[in-house]
Amino acid sequence: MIRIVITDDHPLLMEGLKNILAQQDDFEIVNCYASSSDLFLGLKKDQADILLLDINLSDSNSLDIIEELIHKYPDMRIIMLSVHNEFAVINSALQKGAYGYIQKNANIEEIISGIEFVLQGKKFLCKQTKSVMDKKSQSDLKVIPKLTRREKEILVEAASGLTTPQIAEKLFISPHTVESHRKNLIVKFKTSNLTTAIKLALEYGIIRA
Amino acid sequence: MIRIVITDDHPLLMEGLKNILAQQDDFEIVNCYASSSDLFLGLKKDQADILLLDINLSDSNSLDIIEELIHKYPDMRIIMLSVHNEFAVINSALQKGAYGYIQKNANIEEIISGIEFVLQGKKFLCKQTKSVMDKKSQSDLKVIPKLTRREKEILVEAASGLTTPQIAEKLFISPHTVESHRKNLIVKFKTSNLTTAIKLALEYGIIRA
DNA sequence: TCACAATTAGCTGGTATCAGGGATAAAATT
DNA sequence: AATTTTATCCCTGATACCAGCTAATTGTGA
Repeated sequence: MIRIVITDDHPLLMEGLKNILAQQDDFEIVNCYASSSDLFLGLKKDQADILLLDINLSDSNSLDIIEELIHKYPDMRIIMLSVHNEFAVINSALQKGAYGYIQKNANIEEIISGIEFVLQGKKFLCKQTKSVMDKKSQSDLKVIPKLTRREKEILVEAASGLTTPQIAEKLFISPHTVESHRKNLIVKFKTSNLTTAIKLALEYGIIRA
Repeated sequence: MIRIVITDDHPLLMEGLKNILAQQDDFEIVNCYASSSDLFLGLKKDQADILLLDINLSDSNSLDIIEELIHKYPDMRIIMLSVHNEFAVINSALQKGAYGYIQKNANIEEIISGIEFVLQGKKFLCKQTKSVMDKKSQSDLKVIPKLTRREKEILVEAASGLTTPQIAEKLFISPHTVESHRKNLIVKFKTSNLTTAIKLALEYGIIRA
């Protein structure tokens, strides 16, 4: 029996997944969690062969916990579930060690065959994800940039519509400092203005709307 | 029997919905569609009492087809399904005649009780949606602004990172004209800069990322 | 403790954006 | 046919943003 664990905070989708996977004789759904904290707790008791992991948990950015999961449970293979489909996100997930990437609007057959692929040690991408990876140069970003604490703060404030002087006032720092972070953000996102960087950060789930 | 039609382009979620609703004795799932065009075709043959309608169909903006649906099938009550939860979106849907608004990460019980509410002629909002409506002043926007063709074009180009002169060159118009549209957009979105307007438009599904 | 990263702050100069007006011709609606 | 909407263009002045540097403190990990 293939032990499967699902982590997603959408009950409806979870229900769909459970029903579909339960129809496969060799699949056993060990547990379902709605948050990363529950996932970590649960894994201590019941390990799994396959983890279906929502990339947009309200709990935490799933990209950040992939490495930790693999380190703790090296035999468990992770398949990411996502509504979005951005080159940098997919690439980051795979680089961090995920075995598969499936968009949530994928066909049912695709999901099952995806799990089987991954069990055989092959990496799997669903159809839509594949086409994104093929187009590739959509974005110049190969990997999601790593932001510092302060940079993320400035990005969030800027995304909420504040100007440089307003951000400076709010964070009790000089406008020049805000400008410095701003410039670093533009460089890290390889854009020519912060607006585009904000849009990317939203797409990539680095900041929330 | 209550006749239910589902329109959503996420097979997994559809599967979940079908399974949950099929467990109710008095519910009958007449048909499921993945696009608005299929929905319109299907309704010609089989009418329904309840329509569960995804707000983000790849096909079209569902907000725009609510009125048409109600006009053609005045007895059918529409419940919107959405991943997002913005005051202006919810309000717009309700004003256009939707009877319910349920977030896709809602509990299973909520969805069933939502349908029952709506059948009794009551409007229904899921828990998360309700809290958004209560907070209200999150955004000053009560309704999603109606944009002209040109305004939408300028917004899309600006969202892709182009500056005013670049947009002007691309669309073969004067930078002054672009500025005018820009100002109108800022007014319509009740923001102080276009960046925030772009963010709102992305959230509201007016433009795509 | 010794690099190295992160945070802070400053400078110049050029460009874009925003607020505030006003104006005209072509479509679309009524 | 008359009115409204849409799209086009222009102006000024203030402010914000971006590119390109430099550089002094904090921390923090090796």
